[in-house]
Amino acid sequence: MRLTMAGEYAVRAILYLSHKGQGVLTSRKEISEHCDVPSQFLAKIAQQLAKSGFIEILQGKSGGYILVKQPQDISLLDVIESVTGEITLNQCVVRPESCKMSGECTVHEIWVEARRKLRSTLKQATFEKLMEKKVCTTIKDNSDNV
Amino acid sequence: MRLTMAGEYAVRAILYLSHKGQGVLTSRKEISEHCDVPSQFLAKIAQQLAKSGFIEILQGKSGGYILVKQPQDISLLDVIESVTGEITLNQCVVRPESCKMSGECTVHEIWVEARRKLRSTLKQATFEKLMEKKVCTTIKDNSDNV
DNA sequence: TATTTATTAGACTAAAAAGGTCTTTTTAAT
DNA sequence: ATTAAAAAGACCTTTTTAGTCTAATAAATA
Ligand code: SF4
Ligand code: SF4
Repeated sequence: MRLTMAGEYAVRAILYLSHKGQGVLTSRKEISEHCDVPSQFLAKIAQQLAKSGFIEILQGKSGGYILVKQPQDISLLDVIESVTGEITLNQCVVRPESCKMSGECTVHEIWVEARRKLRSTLKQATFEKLMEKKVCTTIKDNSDNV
Repeated sequence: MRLTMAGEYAVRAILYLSHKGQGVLTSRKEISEHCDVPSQFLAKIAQQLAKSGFIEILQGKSGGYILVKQPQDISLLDVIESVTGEITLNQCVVRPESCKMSGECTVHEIWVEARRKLRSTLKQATFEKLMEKKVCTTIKDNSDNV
């Protein structure tokens, strides 16, 4: 029961872009190096983030990524579910028809509630709040970092 | 981010045994059929449940499983983590050394908190509480069930 | 305009995890 | 001794994860 690397990397990238500010162009290479994310893998993840409308991708020489939403309008939940799919905890929560007991199952109800709480916690964590401390801007040891 | 089938099956089995009551011997076949769990797979899961001290396994003809703990002393969390390992949500939560930012990462703190809440919810759900409705005793349509 | 450098899109791959099954051995009731 | 149930562990298939590679495209610049 854990987040995938793709999800973790997506969060790092969006947080890095949040620090840069909305509308600022940042190269994939820069994000990749500072956030310790494999560059090509980031390219795949970025495509999904673009589809979901978090970033815009600029092609060509001196291309890169631009945050299009405001950090306060993006939550941890949004980013994670964008790349890993909905957090379900148990399949019967989103597909009650997958288990014939779901209608009268107390365990089912626990899962529904646990999922609601978890998603709520992650939904309340906006990237504006997450920026309070500097994070992922110096994942690599850049002692000469400005 | 979801429970494995092994985890789900373990919960069904323990709940079934809870309905039978502590100390009552039940064959693997019976649990397997009523809870819709592959019999051989249940055998593997049961071994782990026995190691963790939830059940006792009786071998030989007319062998089976016996719940050794009281339902009120077993939580959903206990059973799930017994077969799937600790719920971590993000690896940095249990292994802060896996990411050098963990010490000053706001995202890390969200994960720690989210995990604490999730585990708490599952810890509070004891099998005594879960027995309130009849569950998993009739997963298969046994209209002639006593 | 040609070159260079950046990204895209999708095929491809290796490794791990999930979800079981099969076989042999052991155990205990009859 | 026979029979039926579980143990233990090897084995297997499929899915997911975590990427990489390559060809095509796009844009800045020499
Ligand atoms: S038994 Fe209950 S918790 Fe398990 S899959 Fe069915 S409805 Fe969900
Ligand atoms: S960046 Fe933060 S949340 Fe992500 S792995 Fe590191 S400490 Fe954990």
